[in-house]
Amino acid sequence: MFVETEQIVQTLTEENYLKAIFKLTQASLQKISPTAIAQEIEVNAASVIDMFKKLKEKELISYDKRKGAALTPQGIRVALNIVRKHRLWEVFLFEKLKYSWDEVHEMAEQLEHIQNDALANRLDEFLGFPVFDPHGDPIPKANGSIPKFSKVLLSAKKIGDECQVVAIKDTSPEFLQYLNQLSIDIGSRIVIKDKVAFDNSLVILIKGHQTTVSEKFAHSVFVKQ
Amino acid sequence: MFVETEQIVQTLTEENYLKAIFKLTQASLQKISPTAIAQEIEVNAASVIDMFKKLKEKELISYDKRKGAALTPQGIRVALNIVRKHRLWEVFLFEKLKYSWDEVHEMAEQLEHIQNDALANRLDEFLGFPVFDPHGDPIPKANGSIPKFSKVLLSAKKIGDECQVVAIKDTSPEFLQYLNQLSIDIGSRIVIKDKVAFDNSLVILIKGHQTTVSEKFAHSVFVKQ
DNA sequence: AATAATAATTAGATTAGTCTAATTTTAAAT
DNA sequence: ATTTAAAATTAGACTAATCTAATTATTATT
Repeated sequence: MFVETEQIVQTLTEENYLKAIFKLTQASLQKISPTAIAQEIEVNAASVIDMFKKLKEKELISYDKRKGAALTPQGIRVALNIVRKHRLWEVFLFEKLKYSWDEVHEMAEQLEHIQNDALANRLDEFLGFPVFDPHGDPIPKANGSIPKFSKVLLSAKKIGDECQVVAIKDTSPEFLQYLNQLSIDIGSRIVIKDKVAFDNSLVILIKGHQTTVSEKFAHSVFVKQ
Repeated sequence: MFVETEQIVQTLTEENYLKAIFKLTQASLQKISPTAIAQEIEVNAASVIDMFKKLKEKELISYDKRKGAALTPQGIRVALNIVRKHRLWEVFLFEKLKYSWDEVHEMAEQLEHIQNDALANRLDEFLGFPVFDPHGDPIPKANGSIPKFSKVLLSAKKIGDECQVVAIKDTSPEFLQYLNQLSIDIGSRIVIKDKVAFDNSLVILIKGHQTTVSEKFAHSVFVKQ
C-alpha cells in the first residue's frame, strides 16, 4: 500500500497565521481567539475566522469557540520550522551581512518563507549551529526542540542587583534603536541603582553610565536567572 | 518644492513579468509579444495583456501591438536589480551552502524577491564581488553594467577545436544533472573529435573520456571565444 | 485579393485573502 | 436574571491575478 507523504506546502499567508498562533501560544496562557490573532497580525477578525476554517480543514489547527485555536502536532511542526528559519536568517543577516539588530527582523519575515527542504539545516551548519538569534531568542533545533534558558524580566530585579541582558522581548526597530542609543546589547551588564515608587521607573547603571528607564522598558528586557 | 522619490514597490508577480521581458529582450531580436511572454512564464496570453496594461500604467514598460513590449529605463533598473539579486543568491547557495548547481535556480527564484535596499550590495560584498553565477552568467553590477565576455555556442566549434566551457544556456535541473553525469563544469575543457553530418551530433572528449552529444546539447553550452 | 491560420483583445468567471456591515453568541455587570 | 458590552460569525463586496471562451486583428498562403 502506498502511503502519501503529507507534504502540503502552505501559502505565505497560512504560514503567517500559524506563526502568530504559535507566538501567542508561547507568550501567554490566554486562549487564542480570533480577535487576539486579528490584533497580532493587524487584520480583521472576520478574515481570521475564514483562515481558521481553512487551517482546521488542513488539520493544522483545532478551533472551538470556547477553547480558542491550538496548533495540531502537524501545525506545530510547520510553525517551528518557520520560527527556526526566521531566527537562522536573522543570524545570517546580523553576523554575515553586518546588518544591525533593528534591521534584521523585517527581512527575516520575508526570508522565513523560502521553501526548500534542506535549507534550514544547510543554513544552520553554515552558521555554526547558533543557539540564539541576535535578539537572544532561542533557535528551534532540527528535531523541534527549543533550547531552554532561564530568564526573567528586568522589572523583576531589585535595587542593588546586577544582571546580564540575555534577550529582548520587544524587537521593534524603535525599541532596538533605543537600546543601541543606551549601548545595551545581548550580554550587557546592568546594575539597578534605584526604583521610583511613583511609576516604577528604574535608575540603572550601564557601562559606567547612569540613566533612568521606564517600567515599560523594564518589561521589555530579559535578564539572566 | 518636494520631489517624490519614486520608489514604488513591485509585487512579486510584476517582478516576474519584468524579468521575463528582460530575459527575452536579451535573448533575441524578436519582438516581445504577449504570446512570447505567455510561453516564457507559462501563463495565458490574456493574463499577459492585463499585466502589460498595468506595467504600462506604472511606466515600467512600453507596449504597442506592432512593436511589442519594451522596458522603460525605470523598468530596466528594476529588472536588472532582480537579475542581480537572483545571481548573487545563486552564488551564495552554491559557494556557501554547498548546494549543487541544479538546485540553486529554484531557490534563487524565491530569494530574488526579498525586498531591502541594501541587500544586493551587502550580499555582493560578503561574497567577494563575484562576476559570474554558478552557471557562468554574468552578475549585473550595482551601477547596472553587465560584465561582458565573449562566448559562442559549442555548436559553432569545428572538428579538432579545443574549447573551455564558460556558461550554460539551458539551466534546467535536467540539463544540469546531465552535465554533472558527464563531469562537465564551468571551466571544463572539451575537444571536438567528430561531427555527425546526419544529425549534427558531436563526438567530444571530456577529461579523457569520449562521448557523443546531441545538437540540442551543443546549442545549450557556451564556450570561450 | 481572398482565405486560412495565428495572435491580440475583450468579456466574464474564479480563487485567495481581505474588507465592512449586520447579526448572533457569549460573557460581564448590575 | 436582565441588561450591556464584547466577541464571534455570516453575508456580501473588493482586489490581484488568473482562467476560458468568444471576438477582432494581423499575417501568411494560395
